[in-house]
Amino acid sequence: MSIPKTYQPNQVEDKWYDHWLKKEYFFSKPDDRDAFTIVIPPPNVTGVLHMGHMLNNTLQDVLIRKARMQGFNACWVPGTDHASIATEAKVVQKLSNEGIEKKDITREEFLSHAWQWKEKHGGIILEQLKKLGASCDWNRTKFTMDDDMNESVIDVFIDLYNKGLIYRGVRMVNWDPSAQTALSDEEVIHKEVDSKLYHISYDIENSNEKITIATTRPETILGDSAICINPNDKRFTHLKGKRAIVPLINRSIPIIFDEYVDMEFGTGALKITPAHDINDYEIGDKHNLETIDILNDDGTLSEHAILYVGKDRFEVRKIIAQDLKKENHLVKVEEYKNKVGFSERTDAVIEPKLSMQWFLKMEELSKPALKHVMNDDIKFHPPKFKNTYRHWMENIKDWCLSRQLWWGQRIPAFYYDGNKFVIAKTKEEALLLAKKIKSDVSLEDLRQDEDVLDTWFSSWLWPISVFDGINNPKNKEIKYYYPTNDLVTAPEILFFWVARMIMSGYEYEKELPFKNVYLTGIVRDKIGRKMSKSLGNSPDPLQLIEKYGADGVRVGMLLCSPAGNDLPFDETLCEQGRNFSNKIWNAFRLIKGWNVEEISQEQASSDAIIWFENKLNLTVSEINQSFSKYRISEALMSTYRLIWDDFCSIYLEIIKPDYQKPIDKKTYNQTIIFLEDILKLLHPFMPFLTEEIWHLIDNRENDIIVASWPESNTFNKELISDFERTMEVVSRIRNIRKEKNIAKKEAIELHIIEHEKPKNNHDSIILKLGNLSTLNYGEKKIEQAFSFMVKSNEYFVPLTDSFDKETELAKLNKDLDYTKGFLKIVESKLSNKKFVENAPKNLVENEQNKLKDAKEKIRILTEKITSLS
RNA sequence: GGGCGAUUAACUCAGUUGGUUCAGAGUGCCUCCCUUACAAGGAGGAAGUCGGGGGUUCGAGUCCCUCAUUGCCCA
Repeated sequence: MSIPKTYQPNQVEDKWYDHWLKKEYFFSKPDDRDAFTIVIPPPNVTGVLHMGHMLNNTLQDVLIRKARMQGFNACWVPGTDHASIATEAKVVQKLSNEGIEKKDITREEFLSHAWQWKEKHGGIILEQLKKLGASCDWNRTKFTMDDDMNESVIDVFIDLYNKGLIYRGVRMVNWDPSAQTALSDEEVIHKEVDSKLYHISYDIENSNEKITIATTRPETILGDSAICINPNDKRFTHLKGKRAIVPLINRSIPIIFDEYVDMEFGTGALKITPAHDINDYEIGDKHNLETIDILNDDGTLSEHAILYVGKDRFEVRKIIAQDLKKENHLVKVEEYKNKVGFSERTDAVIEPKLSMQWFLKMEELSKPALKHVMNDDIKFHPPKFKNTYRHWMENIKDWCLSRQLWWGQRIPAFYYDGNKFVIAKTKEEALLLAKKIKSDVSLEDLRQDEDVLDTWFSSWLWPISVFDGINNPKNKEIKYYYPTNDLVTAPEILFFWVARMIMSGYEYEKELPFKNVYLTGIVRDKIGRKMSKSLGNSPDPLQLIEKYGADGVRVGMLLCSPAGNDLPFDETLCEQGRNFSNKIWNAFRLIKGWNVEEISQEQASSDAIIWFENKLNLTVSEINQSFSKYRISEALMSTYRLIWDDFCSIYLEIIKPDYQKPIDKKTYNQTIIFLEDILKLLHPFMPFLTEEIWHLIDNRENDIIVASWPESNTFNKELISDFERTMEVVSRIRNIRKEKNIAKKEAIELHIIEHEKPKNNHDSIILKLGNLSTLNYGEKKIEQAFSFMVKSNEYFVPLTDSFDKETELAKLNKDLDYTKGFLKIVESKLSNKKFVENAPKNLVENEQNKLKDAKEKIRILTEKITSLS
């Protein structure tokens, strides 16, 4: 059989993925085993796979594959969310390109376009995940607007309303005039911008005096309903009870006093515009001021502004400045830096706006969600995010649920008689409810709320609703799969999503939704920028997979991404992953190429087997520990080093027969067992490669994807450390070869004076790896030999021709100096009474051993030097 | 402005309750080698005042204070 020299991922990946699908390994249904569940953070239907998804889903796949091998009933539920704002924006754009404006079509027509769009694009990202190897149970694929999911959302809304937790109210919301919808605080991005601070003077009524205020938004003076002054500000005390006149429109407004005003800022006088500033709104509320909303939903000025009606807010800002100047009300204009909110989705400047919205009371819901994270019932990895989480939960505000959009679950509120309403699942049910209040209401009188619910109001139910736990509480599936085990997501949505899932979990299942939350970092480019489509700095994941193989990319992503830390992505990481694939591939090629015969086993092979077995067991326990702490990159690194260093560089080099010589059956069989074990350990990280080699080892029916995870058996620590010593000897011999230019093929002699005998002797390995002709123990120092020490044992390589006394002496002296310095430190430690008295016993003992060893070493070195010179 | 982190080799990061030769790993870099599994490889090597300063302690990368730089969240 001819095996290619390098691993060819593109030829095997699809084959195995199809095979796994065919064998239904990803498929899960409740049975006697324990469940291990992960629900995917549903990607946005508008999205295509980006590097963040790659990282996030690789992690989930690693966790679920390991659980599957450990014998759990592994269930990874995939799906997408409907992303109201983003999707609606895309559909509006698409229609607009086709010459159709949203305002010209009906809601039903629009939704039919949106669904068409979803059918066409919504599945792309899930197909891409398959290329990565994601072992999701595709039969369970969910979409947040599936019928049963919709029903869950609506039922929950109704339930929370009936519990008195949902209310309708006028609030200052973040208004996106471009999308024409309210946004949550989290969807607003504050950026520092260069603006201008306009100083505007108002006449005082019945007086020649003026009062000057400063504002960055001069157009809003048209909505002013007061001027506010700090009562402690002596400059203005005489204005108590007076009124000011708003310039240009000559409206009379009161001058009020409130300690809220910062005397240092601007002029010390603050204009109050309750309809257009959140702080002003609160003051307005407190002082019973009039609220004048001067803006239309699209950001143009309304009739209430009196002037500039129909013109855009930014245009008006320019014009009004000129007009104020003309009328001598503009005192001065300063350059000024301030923070302005922008819409995350449309980048429009957010307008604080009063509007009627639906809210969910958060105070009670948030309490268990805070408690169970702080007490580690739900563990965050890394735990540093608990702080941020607590801070947010302790300052939580009510959740604005409504969005002025069409794409999403329509709010089940039905109005009659103007603003009276009932909450019901259908119009018919609403009619029954309404009739109880007003008997002559008819179906035609009922008008459903135009708005839809925030997308997060769907996704906060995700771990429950994917198992139909809302519509059918206590059904078999929810009972079996819930609570889920791990959630892997980004810290950016810790509040948006994670916190709210925890709330809904306790509200509807009386239990946590997941036990562990693994927070990934943000994938950044080399210069630290977040990867994004708009910057064009993200590589195409599918091209990466094409180039390095899915396994290579998976390893590349994981190697340098400890939990919670950003990952500055570099393609060389994938290259490292690919090289690793190749390394294993070639180890397999080597083994597969051997002729196996019934010959006796060499001592070196037998020693190597004993050592590797111990080392393997040690590493398995390390890997398991890393996994249990969610240190995935650490688990991968342990696996990587086990395979590359221990298995390939050491173990295989020891047992490798000479060229064209056969290997003994015993060693070969054991080597295959080892290879299979390390492939299993590697499978969660590199599923395709391991499955391919697994089947090339042996033509078999069973697959590695469902093989059992290697057990971590006991291991002999001393044997492992004695072996390390052996390898140090080997390395010193190699060093001498290198320094003296002695070819590896040329056999050399080694003499040993053993002052300290290790329990586990690995001379056979030193012989083989060092390519020694003889290995002699003795008591006498060898003259004219290169020498070195490992611990207190002396080693000599006699080489008369190239031996240079001076160089050798210099080396010995250097070693001696170092050891003397080391001894001094140890001695000073031990002569310190306080140390000897206070430090733990074993530590002091250790220092004493160090002292003894150092003294011995100095003795030997001195002897050597004298004998040489 | 408020809160929470971070700062360890050229890069990305480990480093557990302060204590074994604790200053580490991977990558990169340098030297030598196309040797018969793998040059996508092998053998070897150099590299850090643990951000600065102070303190506690017998002992500090680890604890405390302070300054600097930087990131995130909130206003």
